[in-house]
Amino acid sequence: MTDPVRLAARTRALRSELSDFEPDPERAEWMALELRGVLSEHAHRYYVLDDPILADAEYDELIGALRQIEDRYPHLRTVDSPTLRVGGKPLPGFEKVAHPEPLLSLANAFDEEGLRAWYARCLRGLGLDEAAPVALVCELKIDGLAVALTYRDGMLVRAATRGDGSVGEDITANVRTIRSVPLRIPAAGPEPAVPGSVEVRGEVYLPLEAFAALNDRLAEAGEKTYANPRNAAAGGLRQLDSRITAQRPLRFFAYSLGPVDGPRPGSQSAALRWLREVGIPVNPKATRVEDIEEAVAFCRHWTGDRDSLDYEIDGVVVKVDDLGQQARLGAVSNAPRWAVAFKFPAREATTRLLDILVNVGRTGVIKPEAVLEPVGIGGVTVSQATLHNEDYIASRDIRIGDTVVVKRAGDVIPQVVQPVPAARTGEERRWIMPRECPACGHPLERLEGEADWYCVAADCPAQFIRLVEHFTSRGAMDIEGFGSKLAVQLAEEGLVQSLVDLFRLDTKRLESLEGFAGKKARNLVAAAEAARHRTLGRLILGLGIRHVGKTIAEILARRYASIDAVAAANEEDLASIEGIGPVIARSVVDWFAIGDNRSLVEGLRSVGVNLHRLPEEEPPAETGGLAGQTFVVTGTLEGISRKDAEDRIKRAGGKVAGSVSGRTDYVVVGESPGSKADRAQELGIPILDQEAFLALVPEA
DNA sequence: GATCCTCGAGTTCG
DNA sequence: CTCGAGGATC
Repeated sequence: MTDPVRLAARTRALRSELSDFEPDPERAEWMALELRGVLSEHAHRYYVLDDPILADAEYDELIGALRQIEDRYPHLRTVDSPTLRVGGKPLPGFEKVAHPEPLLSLANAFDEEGLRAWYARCLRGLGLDEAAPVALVCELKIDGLAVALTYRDGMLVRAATRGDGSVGEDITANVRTIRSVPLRIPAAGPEPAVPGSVEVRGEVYLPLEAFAALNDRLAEAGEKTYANPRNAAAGGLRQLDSRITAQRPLRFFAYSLGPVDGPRPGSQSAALRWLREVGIPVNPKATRVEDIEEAVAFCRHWTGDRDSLDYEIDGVVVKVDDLGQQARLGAVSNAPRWAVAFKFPAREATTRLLDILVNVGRTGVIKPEAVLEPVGIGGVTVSQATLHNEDYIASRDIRIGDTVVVKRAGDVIPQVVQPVPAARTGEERRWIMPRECPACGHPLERLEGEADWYCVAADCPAQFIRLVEHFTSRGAMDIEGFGSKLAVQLAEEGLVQSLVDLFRLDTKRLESLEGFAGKKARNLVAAAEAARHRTLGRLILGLGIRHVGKTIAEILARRYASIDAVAAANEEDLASIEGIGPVIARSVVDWFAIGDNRSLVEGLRSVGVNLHRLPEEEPPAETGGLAGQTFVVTGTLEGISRKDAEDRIKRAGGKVAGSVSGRTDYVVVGESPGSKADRAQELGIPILDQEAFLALVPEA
């Protein structure tokens, strides 16, 4: 298309004309023509090239001007006018349309072996020997909705859903609202010539960002949210009122040509090139490869990298490139033999919700938890998932016995997304939040404005067990060999009734317990022994004071020389410390005001647990070193653990933060960094590699 | 009072 | 990793 400089000049001229535009029929006709031309180029830059030179608001302003002209002089409105994109009147229903050539489905391959087997079948079908290279095209399989667009004499005249492959629905009005779909493709010009009639096939999808925004909006309005972007795109396309469709920023990628009335490109790669040249968006990742090994590598790459995209993909489609070879291979039943869909392992599945249990956290927070019929998702078996809180369950109307959609959010954590109401039998039961603690029977409380219920009993056994787990955990006192099972066992046996008991464990008594054969008892006692000399920060963290995590515990340890000094501090002192406000100050004072907690501290003292600041916790030098500098570490560093790296920064007077922001001074990037490295680049924050970092923070 | 940033707490499976 | 809420800052 034209170069941006000329387009910008044309746009400026147009806008200044518009500012004092008195429409007379002749001027109006010219203006309409000019506006349409300019708008379609801007749309192309924005949606296809992804390189806009006009602000959205200015674009809308131009659209508004064109609409005014067309309203005034309706005869100037054309079928390709961008004003039609914003959506027309509701339709009574969708017309059925027969596809001139059916849209076939694809054979699937679920692993690399399946992909190679498909290739071998192609070679056999073509009468070629095993080692012969057959050029292929690899394309990302966008998880959206297949549609067929018909252009006649360069104009978009019809858009239809895939339907069952032979009959779909006419969604022309809705597809017109998708701005990346050109309403008109160049009819004149040297090459490429546009055939009299051409069908373009592709996928309509919703970008992930737009999906998240849409769901936020729906949730805020108290409406049902969509489980995934595909459903949201389908919901958008199937709106009878295309004005609603217009509010969803749907997008389109073409992937092939259907029937063509005229000359047809001789290969898949040439077809994609042609589509790009006439201004129809084609996924930029599509690549021609020379043999199956390259295709396998492509699939492998995107299996791992699919999250780097702004849209969902559920696999890779591999096609034989050459049209002649395609023709010779032909089709079986309803799938071509010359293409295959390499499917990624699903990250979403449906299963039955067998029951809902509740968990008690260290802080007394009560969390409902889904008991699921085990189901494989993305290579692991999921049988449990959190349901967060009462409102989460109620707002989604999740019932015991429901079939539910489960996915692995952020690639790891299973999440119950929504129920499938259509699968209900009537046997499902609504779940009611218990009013009493499942562990101790104490009535639960939910504070105004909070989402969670709490058990506030001081002696709740479940909370005590979680406290023991927390106290002994790696980040706190780090008593090796102490897991959650052991915490339950020792608490139930009565051996551990207070945190102090952890330091009074007796080898003999432990050995009398089940599962304590061999060295286990002695190891455990030794581990507790070693934990007596942990830092003050670790001890404060281990106590489990509300709002006091790792960072605040370290701040306290740097400010006060001992636990007694912390206990003696008043609210005002505490709140004056940077990073500590009224809420945390209050929480600390309240904790030490409780008699049992003071006894706990005395008990720990009596069994020889360190209660004083250790030399490495001394406040860092105010000047020199890295004083005042904030660091973020991402990726894996060689030969030095993340924790060691952070310790070194702190010892040199620097601060370590968890996420990259405008206040970050340096980002240390190791092997296979995450999104933090990207963000650093975006914000222009200096990046240190391993070498530069180690040079900056010499060994202590 | 609003906005940005940071921290705490809980999250599953092998 | 993600959510919600506390703290700092304007």
